[in-house]
Amino acid sequence: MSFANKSQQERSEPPRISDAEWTIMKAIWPLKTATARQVVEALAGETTWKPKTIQTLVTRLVQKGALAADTSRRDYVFTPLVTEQECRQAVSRSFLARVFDGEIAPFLACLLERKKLTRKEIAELRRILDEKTP
Amino acid sequence: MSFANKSQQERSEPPRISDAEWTIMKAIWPLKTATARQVVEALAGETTWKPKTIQTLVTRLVQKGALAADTSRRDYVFTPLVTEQECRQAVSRSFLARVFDGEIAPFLACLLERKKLTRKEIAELRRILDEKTP
DNA sequence: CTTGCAAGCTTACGTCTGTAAGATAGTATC
DNA sequence: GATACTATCTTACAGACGTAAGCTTGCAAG
Repeated sequence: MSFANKSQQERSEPPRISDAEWTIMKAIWPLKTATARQVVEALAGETTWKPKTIQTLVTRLVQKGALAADTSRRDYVFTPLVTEQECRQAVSRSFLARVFDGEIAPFLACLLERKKLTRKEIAELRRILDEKTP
Repeated sequence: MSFANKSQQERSEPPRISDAEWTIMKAIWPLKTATARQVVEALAGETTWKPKTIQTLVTRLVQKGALAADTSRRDYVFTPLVTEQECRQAVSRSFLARVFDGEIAPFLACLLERKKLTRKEIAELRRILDEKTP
C-alpha cells in the first residue's frame, strides 16, 4: 500500500480549499474513501462537471495535501487527510476575520437582519448556546 | 461632477470582492468617501502594501462597480456603491452555502466546538436572538 | 518657465481557479 | 493476442488575484 501525498505530515492548518474543491471534499467525506469514479457518481445531479474536471480537482486536492491517494491499484483510492471539522473551522475563522473582524455577534446580527430565521432555527441556536455554556 | 463606473446601475447582487479588496473597502466605508492617498494613509499600519498596489486594488473595485470615482479633480474621490451591510450579507450567504449547506446552526456549533466564546459573547448572541425573535 | 513629485493609466507576471481535452497505458473482453 | 475502455498523466487556456513597476502628465514650488 503506497500513499502519495505531499508535505503535510504535521501541518496544523489545513490547506486552502477552493469553492469547486469544497464540492469534491463534501462528496468524499461522507464516503470516507472514494475512487474518482465514485466521486463522479456522487456528484452526478449536483453538478454538470465532466469526469475530467472532477479528476483534475481531485488531483489538485492530493497535491494540496487534502487527500491521500492509494495508488496500489489502477483505480486510485482517495482518502481525506483533513476532516470536515477542521476545514470548517479554519475557513470559518478566516471568513469571520475578513468580513466581521473576527466577531461572531455582528455576523449573527447580519444574518438576522435580512433573512428571517424560522422559529425552529432560532430555538436550535438557543439550544446550542445553552448546551455549550459552562 | 463626472462619475465613472461600469455597468452596475440596478445590480441586486453586489460584486464579488476578493480578500485584498475587502481590506480596501473596510478602509473606505467608515470614511464614506476617500482619495487613494487617504486609503493609503488609512492602511499604513494595517498592511505593508505599496501605494501602487492600493491604487491597483482601488481601480479594480471601480471596474467591478463597488466604488464610484469622481474624476473631476486630479485626485479622484472614491465612493462606495455598495454598503458594507449588503456585502456582508452576500458573502455570508455564499459562505454558509458552500461550507455549511446554508445552515447557520452547524456553523455556530462549529465555532463553539473549538474556540470558547466568552460569557460576554454568549450573552450578546442571546440578546441578538431575543431581540429579533417575533 | 523649469523641474520634480505624485496621481492615474498601462503593463507585468506568477499563482490559483474553473473547466476541461489529448496522450498513454493498464485491464477486461472476445 | 487484439481491441476497446477508461483511469491517470500531461497540457491548456482564460480570467481572477496579489503584488507591483514604468510611463505620462498635471500641478506646485522655486
